[in-house]
Amino acid sequence: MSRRRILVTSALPYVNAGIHLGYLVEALQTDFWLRFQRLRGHEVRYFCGDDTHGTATMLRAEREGRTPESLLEEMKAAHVADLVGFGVVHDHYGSTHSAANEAFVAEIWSALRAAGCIDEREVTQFYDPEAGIFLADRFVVGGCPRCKSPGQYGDNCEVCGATYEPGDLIDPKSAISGAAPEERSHVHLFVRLEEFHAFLEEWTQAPGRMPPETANWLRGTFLAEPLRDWDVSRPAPYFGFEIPDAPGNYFYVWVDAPIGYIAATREWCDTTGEDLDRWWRDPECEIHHFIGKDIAYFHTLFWPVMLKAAGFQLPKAVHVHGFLTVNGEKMSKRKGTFVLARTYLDHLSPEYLRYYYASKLSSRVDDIDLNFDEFVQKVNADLVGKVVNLASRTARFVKGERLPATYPANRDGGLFAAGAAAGEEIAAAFESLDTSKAMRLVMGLADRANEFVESREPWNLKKDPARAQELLEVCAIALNLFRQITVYLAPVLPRFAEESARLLSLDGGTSWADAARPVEGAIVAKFQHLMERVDPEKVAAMIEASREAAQASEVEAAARGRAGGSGTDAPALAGEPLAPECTIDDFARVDLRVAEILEAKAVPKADKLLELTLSLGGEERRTVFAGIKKAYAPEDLVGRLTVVVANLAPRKMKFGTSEGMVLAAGPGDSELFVLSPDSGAKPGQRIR
RNA sequence: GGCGGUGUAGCUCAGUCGGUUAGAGCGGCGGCUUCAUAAGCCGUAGGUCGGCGGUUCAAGUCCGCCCACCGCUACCA
Repeated sequence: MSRRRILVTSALPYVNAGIHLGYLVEALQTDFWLRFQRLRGHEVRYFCGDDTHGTATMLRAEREGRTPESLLEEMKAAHVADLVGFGVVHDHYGSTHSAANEAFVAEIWSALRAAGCIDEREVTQFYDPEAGIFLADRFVVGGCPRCKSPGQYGDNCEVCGATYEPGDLIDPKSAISGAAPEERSHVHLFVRLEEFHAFLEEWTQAPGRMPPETANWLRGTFLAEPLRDWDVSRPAPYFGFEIPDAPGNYFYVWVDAPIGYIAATREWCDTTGEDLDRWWRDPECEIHHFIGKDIAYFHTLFWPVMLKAAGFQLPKAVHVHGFLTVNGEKMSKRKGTFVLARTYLDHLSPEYLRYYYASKLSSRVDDIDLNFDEFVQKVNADLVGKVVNLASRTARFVKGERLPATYPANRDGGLFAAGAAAGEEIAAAFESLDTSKAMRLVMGLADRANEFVESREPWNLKKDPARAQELLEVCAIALNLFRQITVYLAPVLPRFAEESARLLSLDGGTSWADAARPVEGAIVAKFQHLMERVDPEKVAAMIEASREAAQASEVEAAARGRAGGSGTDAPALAGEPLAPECTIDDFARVDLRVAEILEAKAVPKADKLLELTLSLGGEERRTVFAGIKKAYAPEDLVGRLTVVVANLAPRKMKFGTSEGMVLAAGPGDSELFVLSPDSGAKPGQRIR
């Protein structure tokens, strides 16, 4: 096979968040693949960097009373350290907030201008007169126009799932200052994507370009109708790059984020003397992006359009992975399953997670689950019990001795040759990102090697000095099979592979082809522990530490006057600000009553609604629809006391009229917590 | 409701162009071994391949319908 030239990227981590186990799915999948390609002898370069721009960065820097730049520098250092801690090493890790990036953004922008596909149009948006900035939907909060739940974002309601415009909110407030926003219009710039429709159709549907799930999704959604214009500008103030020919306007983050891939390459070229065009303007170079399914749309529609317009090489493949769940559910800060990379490293070896992810990942876009019980069991059984043990149980018999000058291939039952032959199948699995298959194949080799040791009983040979030669051969075979396995595992477990090589007095420089060449005449070093077993207590300690960290950050957020978000990717301003001050008279207008839940039943055609029959004492009954179906089973609610807004105007809904509102806290979905009075309260009593 | 995806042994998953008795790993159970990081080896577990119907000499594997779950989207509060 000829030597391929491959440029690899992982999605740019957002500067305002720490690296966590979810992002590591991507970073490690990328790392497995590129290390594999390097072992195969290809020329591979890996670029990434921080995604820095946007309102959130600007606001956080303001809040912390520092420049965005110092914030960026600190976060980048932390990100790089975390990734390096997991063995993920980039050729260059840049930032979207760089001169190089600004230059490429300008270049691509002028190409889009030249192509004549930029439009200008007025956009009316909420504006915070106190903070002096336009508010994205996420920065406007207010009452949901449909279910009246307070504190909802400007684009959709987390309680009832309604979608609407920020202007529809009841009593909208800026999430930044709490001020009442006003509507203002401003010119925005748009890219007319529809002109690229045919190109995108052809490009996205090309075989191997992206997983079939993703290609089908695009074909069935965006590409099925005319593409909408893409709003690429944001009015000042905005932390980002000013649009050169439209002063006062800034590029939307998703314009400059992917361009950061090119900018990182540029900076690398500047330090190494490499030629950028050899990587970004050469059809011989393969560009591979690794991304999560949530950002497939940016990488498969806008990104290729920008590249095409500016004459850059288009990606050969966009590799899409699913999300990470932990113990079968969405990562939860409250449960301690939202684990930062740093927290993991404080407790456990990165190799465990590398192997576990490798054993779970395939080329599918499926979500993968990190089940900690399975994690412990799998790592210990496969890596320690099967692989490490293979060396551990044989090396000591021949410590300090020299392996035969010729590998005794006629005495290994064809195992080494079979292992070498399996190399291409394993390689194909790595190539197609099917590392779970690769790991399965490798473990099969380890099984056969252990059977071999079992059948030859080197421990008995050891007892008979006359059979020393036979013992040496048996061990030479076992150690060579071990060596073969470590080569195949090297993309996933590079440190382990390197340390294993030392057992046979080999220095680094492993290549895939080494798996087909037996080691002959080498001195066997003293066996040293290559890997500790996973201690379940350390896993528990890590989860506990994550839970505590999450609580600490919530306290911190509360101290800033905001409740901490509990979502896995809550933006910095996830919480809602305190509502404006009210008087006791204002409060008295809301008549809160203790209510007993007499009946509760699921509304069949609604995802989120339960129909509750409440008693307010005596014969007073109320029917209330509550959006808590995902959090409560109806039977668990019957007989409970709760708190209801008793004088809320009745609301006609598709399924009936709701005559009140049951109070609950939490972000929504399954994370909802209905209020209960202390024991002793009676239905109908007023809450004041 | 629409679109996409998924549904194979307790768990995690393989099953290539449809072809003979449906597989692996882990767990469980029984036995062996004791060199090895309480590791290893052997045996075993019998799952309506989500359901129904169709095409075919032959379907887990193709087609249709249905069900469940996940995602996106819509609608309804």
